[in-house]
Amino acid sequence: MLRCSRSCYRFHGVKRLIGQLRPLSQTAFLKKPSMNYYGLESGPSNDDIGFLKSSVVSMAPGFGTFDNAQAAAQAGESRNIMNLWSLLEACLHSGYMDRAFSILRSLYNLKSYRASFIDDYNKYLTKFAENATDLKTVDKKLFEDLQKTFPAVDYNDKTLAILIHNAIKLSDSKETRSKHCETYLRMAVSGYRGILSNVEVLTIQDYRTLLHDLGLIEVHDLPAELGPIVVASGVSPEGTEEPKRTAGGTHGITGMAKDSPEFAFDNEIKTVAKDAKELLAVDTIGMKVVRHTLLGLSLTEEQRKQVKDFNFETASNLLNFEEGQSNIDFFEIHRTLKTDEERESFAKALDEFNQDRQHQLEHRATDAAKERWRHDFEEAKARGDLSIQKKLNVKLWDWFNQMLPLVKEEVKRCAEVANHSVQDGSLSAKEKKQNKAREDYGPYLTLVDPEKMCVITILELLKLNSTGGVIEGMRTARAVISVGKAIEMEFRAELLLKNEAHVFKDIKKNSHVFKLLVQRARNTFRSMKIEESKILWPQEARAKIGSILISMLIHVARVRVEGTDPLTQEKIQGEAPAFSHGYQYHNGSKLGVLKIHRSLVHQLNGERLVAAVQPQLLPMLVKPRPWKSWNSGGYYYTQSTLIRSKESPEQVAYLKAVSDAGAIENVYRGLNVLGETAWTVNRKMFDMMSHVWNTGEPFLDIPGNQSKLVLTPQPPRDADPSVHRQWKLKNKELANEFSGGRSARCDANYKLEIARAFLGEKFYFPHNLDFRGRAYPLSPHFNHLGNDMSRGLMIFWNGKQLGSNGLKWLKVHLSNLFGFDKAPLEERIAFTESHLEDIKDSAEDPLNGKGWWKQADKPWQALATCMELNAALKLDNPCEFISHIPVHQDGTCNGLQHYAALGGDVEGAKQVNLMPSDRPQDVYSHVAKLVVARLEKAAAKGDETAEILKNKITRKVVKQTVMTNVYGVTYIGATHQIEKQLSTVFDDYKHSYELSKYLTKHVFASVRELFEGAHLIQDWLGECAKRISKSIRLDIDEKAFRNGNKPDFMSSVIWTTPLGLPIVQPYRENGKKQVATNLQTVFISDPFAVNPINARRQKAGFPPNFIHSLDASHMLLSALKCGENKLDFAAVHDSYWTHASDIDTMNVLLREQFIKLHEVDLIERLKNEFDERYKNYLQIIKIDKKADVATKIVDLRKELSQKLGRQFTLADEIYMEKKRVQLLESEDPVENGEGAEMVTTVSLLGEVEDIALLEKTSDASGIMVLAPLKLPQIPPKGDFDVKELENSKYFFS
Amino acid sequence: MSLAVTSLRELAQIQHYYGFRYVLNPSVHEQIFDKLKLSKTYPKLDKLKVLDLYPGPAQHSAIFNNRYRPAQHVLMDMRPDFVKHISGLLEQDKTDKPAMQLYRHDPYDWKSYTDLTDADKILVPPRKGPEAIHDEFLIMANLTGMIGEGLFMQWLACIGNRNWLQRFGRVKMLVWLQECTAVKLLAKPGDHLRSKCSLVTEAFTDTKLVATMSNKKTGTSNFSEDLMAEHQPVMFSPQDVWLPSGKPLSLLEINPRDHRIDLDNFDYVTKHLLILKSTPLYESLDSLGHGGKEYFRQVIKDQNLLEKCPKNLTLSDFLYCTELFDKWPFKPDIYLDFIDVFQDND
DNA sequence: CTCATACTTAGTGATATAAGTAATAGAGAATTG
DNA sequence: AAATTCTCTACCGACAATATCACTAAGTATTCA
Repeated sequence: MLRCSRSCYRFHGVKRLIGQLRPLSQTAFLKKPSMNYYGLESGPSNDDIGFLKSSVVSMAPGFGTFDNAQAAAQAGESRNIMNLWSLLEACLHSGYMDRAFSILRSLYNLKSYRASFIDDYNKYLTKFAENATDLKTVDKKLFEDLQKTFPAVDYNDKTLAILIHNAIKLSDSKETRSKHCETYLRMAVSGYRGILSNVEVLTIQDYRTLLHDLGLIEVHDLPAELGPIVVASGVSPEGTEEPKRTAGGTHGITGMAKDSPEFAFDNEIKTVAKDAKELLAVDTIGMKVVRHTLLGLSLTEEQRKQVKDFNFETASNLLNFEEGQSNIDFFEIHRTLKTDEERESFAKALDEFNQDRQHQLEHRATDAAKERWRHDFEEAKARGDLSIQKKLNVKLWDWFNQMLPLVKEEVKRCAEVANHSVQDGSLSAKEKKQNKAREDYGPYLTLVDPEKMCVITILELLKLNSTGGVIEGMRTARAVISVGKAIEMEFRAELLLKNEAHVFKDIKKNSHVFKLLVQRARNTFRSMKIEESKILWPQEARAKIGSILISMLIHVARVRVEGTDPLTQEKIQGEAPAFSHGYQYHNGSKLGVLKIHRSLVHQLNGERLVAAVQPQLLPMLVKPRPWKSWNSGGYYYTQSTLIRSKESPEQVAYLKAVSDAGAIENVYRGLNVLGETAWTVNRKMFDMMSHVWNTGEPFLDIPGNQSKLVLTPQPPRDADPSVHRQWKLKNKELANEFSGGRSARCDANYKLEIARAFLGEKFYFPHNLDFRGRAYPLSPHFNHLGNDMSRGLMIFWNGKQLGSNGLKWLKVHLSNLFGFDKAPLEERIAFTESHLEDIKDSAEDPLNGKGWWKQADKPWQALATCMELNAALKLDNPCEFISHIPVHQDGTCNGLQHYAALGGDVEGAKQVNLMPSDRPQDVYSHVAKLVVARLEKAAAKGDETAEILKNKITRKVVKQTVMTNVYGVTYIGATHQIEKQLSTVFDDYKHSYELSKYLTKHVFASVRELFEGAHLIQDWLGECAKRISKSIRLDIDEKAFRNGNKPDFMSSVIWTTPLGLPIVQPYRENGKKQVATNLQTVFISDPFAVNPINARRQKAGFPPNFIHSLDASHMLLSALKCGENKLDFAAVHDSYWTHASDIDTMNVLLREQFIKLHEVDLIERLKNEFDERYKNYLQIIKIDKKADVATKIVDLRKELSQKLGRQFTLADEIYMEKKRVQLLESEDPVENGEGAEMVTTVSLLGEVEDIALLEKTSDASGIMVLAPLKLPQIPPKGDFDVKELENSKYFFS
Repeated sequence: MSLAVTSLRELAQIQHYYGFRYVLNPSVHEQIFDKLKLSKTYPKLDKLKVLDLYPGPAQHSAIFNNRYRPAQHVLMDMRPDFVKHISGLLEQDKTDKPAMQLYRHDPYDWKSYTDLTDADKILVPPRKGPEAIHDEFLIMANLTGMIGEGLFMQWLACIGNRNWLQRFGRVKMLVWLQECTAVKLLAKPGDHLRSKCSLVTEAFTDTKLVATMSNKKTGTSNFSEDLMAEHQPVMFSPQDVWLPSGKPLSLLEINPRDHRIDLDNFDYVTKHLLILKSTPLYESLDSLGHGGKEYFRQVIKDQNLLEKCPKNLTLSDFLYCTELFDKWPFKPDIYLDFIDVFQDND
């Protein structure tokens, strides 16, 4: 096929070449890291698990929308652009084309974003074309826009795709269609594929037209995933065949090859499903197949009945939220199936079923809630029971119905304001103001169906009851933002669904296999779509729409209340708003509060919290979407990011850069392994807990059901002020306890409710990372990171035969859960074996028996393990038992393990089990021993304090301090910790505090002695962080100098983990501002603002964060390897879980990975990275006034000051130095020479051999000068060789 | 023999002032005492007991003592530098019956007072009825330091409660405060600084501005013209104040009133209404609790009152609202009006 | 018709709020004259 | 440039002050030469 180069075609005078639009590829801006950076590593090698590739990428400034080097300068613009983007998106979806266009103009004026402008314009064009009725309008519009309004911008392939789609849609004849399409195709910037890859623009029908009707493209031009679907329609346009089944149909889909499917295409469905409804409809055919498959399995009669009775075709059977109602127990089926073959086909059918349910779950949640309300209402109405004490759901339905018209009205008003169809003149000042505000929030409010907004608002507020320390209510700020966020989430999900509907609108999946194919294509598409969206609503917009909705709810929601007549003291019935906005004071600051009326709170306490569980963030019924990029992975319709960013655009920018460069694949892989671990609820445990719960009595960590908060009586008026104070304190304490208990009970309630919903289900936890790379499940409340109760409720879906080692490990596990975990394995096994009777008793009669399990450190998990063990031991051969319990292996003081490996401390390494030993070492006891030794020595010298303390030192006294030492606990903090321990022995606070101060010094010294190398490294890390966060970039913004000669420091500590994850410490001064909303102003931080560094936190945080980034890497590496070895793997940071039978394998793998991690000199590598990243940065140091350089610098400053005719500021100095460096780095030899000639205060200092010699400590008077940033030398390392770890069985145990 | 009045030179040697400032110009003090006409309140000076809190350099103490020769004059302070200074001062007084005595306790601590009057019985004021200002007991204090404002607010509450030293009767207090605090306390309806403490001051006390510092540049004060005209305070210059740097200060004369105000409800109503101090009552009343707007609109017949903003309300307006609030059948629980921002658990 | 000026408005910064400094005390940063 | 005072006190997950007024900059209307 002939393809014209695009330059030979003139499109309505748009003549610029794409080459001019993008004069340089992104990479051309990248500063190549200097040779020695590579040199040290001898170039990227195959051994690189991520670090090298990633660090090289993130080292180069100039990537992404957030340029490290220009952070300060662009901060304002960066924020601006985000707001504009989100507003543009909102306006387009709301159909405010004029406003959208004016936003485009603003965007166009932000030069630094010019490159991505066309994407924004395309969005606009898409919408414009949608509304156009003929081809010419669109062509003309495009021409005018690109020619006149935005002359510096050229179209791209997506623009062309839009035009093609439009041409196909609007052309009246085949000729025009063909002519236009051909023209557009020829204009392609990067070939046909470039245009055709825009699946979000072109529909399947479009592809078919291009391919079959017009014959303009070839099959290989199509995006890979769509190929088969598009082609299929050509092969058998009329085909509506049912897929073939293997004989007997018992094996469902297994007989079919996915690559050569027989497709069905429904030509009858021509109408475009405008909204997403169609996609949401339950896939009847698919469900039939699932049902068929299930019934084909060898089920028990009961199971068979369950499946038969189960209505696969209604969405109402999503999850089992109702008590008493029973879903199919899939786990039971899975467990009892006999053959692998059956299990496999069951797994497939279940997965297919769950694909649909997951989809529904993420989407239908709000509707489902509403339907429940309505259902209860109708039911009550039918019974004629709409009496005074309404059921909660009836009430909610009532509020919903009252709120809806208000919201609709408001949406209408917003639309009017946006369309300028309001006459200002006749309005009062207040209304004018309100309309002004509508301009701000209007675009956002019109995006989501008002019904949904109402439901969301109600649910959110109920969910937030008793949060934020408010006794009956919540913080307003939290409420408005939560509602806003929830609306945004809904919008995103709908948007995704709509787009999907657009692409697949022509397809009716009446064939099962075809459906699978579409499902696959759809998943790919979804990933692409999510990756594309970079826009988030500004916090401000969230708060605003949240407040609007909430104020409407406040307006309508009323409850029956009871009061007391002040005169007669009689009870009076009345009605009052359910919510009330007010304020409370805390330490003299006002806090906005949304109170919930007590009568409603009481009602809520009695309810099960079904309604409020956030449906978007439940565990998933299918494997999470694998992580593919920084914002694509996890749930299917709910966007989540790889990193839980702390409103730090810097973090995101670095992450994006390495993500786009494909440098963190191993991170994704590791996370995906975590996500692929299938879980189910331990039904026996659930029944137990549920029973305990329903009694309402406190039990272990489940608090009891407290009904009322009883305060102490007020002391007489004239009692001493101190008495009044005590009274107030006492009441606060009572209230605190009360609300703490309630929220704990509430939390437990959530857990149980979610567990109930997932009884018998197979589920997964999507994970993401905190900013240091540690992994967390996305779903709150119920996950394996939760408390003992959560963990006790969960088991692996897959079972594995124990084997003899597995049995042993199970015993060890139980021992560990009891806290008996410091002895050799044999002793732990013996411990368990000595309690076999107790175990049996606990397992068989947990509540009424002896209750041995309750004595465990982690009673719920212990009970679960007892049950497992008991069941296993009942078998003739316990080793054949199929076990589902996750067995834990915990690092012994994992932070110190990494520190010891880094510092090479031999004795330290031994104490944290990095070296083989026949007994596990206990570092806390060892430190205690060291402390005692010190005390004895001191006591021998006559130190009385030491004498008092020397036989009071136990493991417990030092434990917390040793542990927190890794986190950089301060002397004061440690003193408090130790005092807490000593206070049990010494009554007098003053005395015990004195002793603690003394003891703390010795504990610190002992830890330091044991981990000498590690501490030097800790210090070194701290010092580096301090210098970096007090360093100055050459191209620093002048605004940073607003307070005289002292700049705002802007550089955060940034490093790359071994897996390549770039880590940016987010600690900056908080830049919160007040934002006006409908209810009150809220104090929120602008997520795009770049504030000065908080040097203190940077420094304090770096050592622990660095270590955590290492343990996170270790975990992900181990996960990866376990995944490769087909182990089910889960982890809680430094506690790794797998099946009992796989523990041995896992232990080997995790030790290998630790060794691999530490074989490289990580500290040296870190220093190199720092040196490279902070090259040319300056720091302010104090040097001796009398030194030669000092005089020279002073003279130079004087000279320049005279030249300038004003004070020569630090900013000037930096500017000069920047010039010099620029000249030196220039390619032009002349400029180069100029640079070499140039004399600046910094260059003067450069002539000195060793600056450190001149540095002055505080005592002598000196002068402040700029010097190149220099990090301290790496401290010497001890002799420990990490290879010794290989055979250390107690490393993790 | 009269007590020596400390010179500025000596005081310059004291290092730490913790944000406290003292007028160190004898003539200013003389003017102040002239204006106060204390002998009217305390006709029997030989029975007068004086408690001098945070006396610091104690210049005013010496002047006061020389002038009135009270029966007892106790200085309470615990700041090391001042204790040293005062001890030195008292040592010069070689008479058998010392004119002043130092009580080394922290005036911030409630316990110091119970110790003073009950445990140690150093100074035991007689109990007097509510009919008149206590005529044998006077409290003087300097609360110009950082903790001063907070402490004073608590003392005000004590006047309302009739506890602390105010349980002995309506005890007059002469208190040095930062000027900005004094301004707030004396703010009238309409003043944008009108706040709960203005109302409390108005409700529980009859307070007069006795002296205030003149502005460095303008020579005038930060109090309103009206207020200056009403109180005619003694003006002193910034140079009369030690340390030389810091915020301006004023002296207030506080005369407790006899009152029968419903304290807790008054506290709740004022606290909440004054948050939205520029929002008309018909709106701001809603923040008092569920359905506040409806209730109050119903029971307040005076439309004018509803139109007013809290900052413009008079004390009696507030008392009226308090009364209505108390009669509200569905009023919220005023004893649950707090929040635990960080309910820490470990 | 343009320019200048008064007037409006949006945005920013400062200050007050409540009222035991939670039990404690020392280092290091920030402010200030 | 030195001295006093202010802040923070173990990491992460984590979860948040607000009303009002004075003042400034920018925009708008008005009016006048």
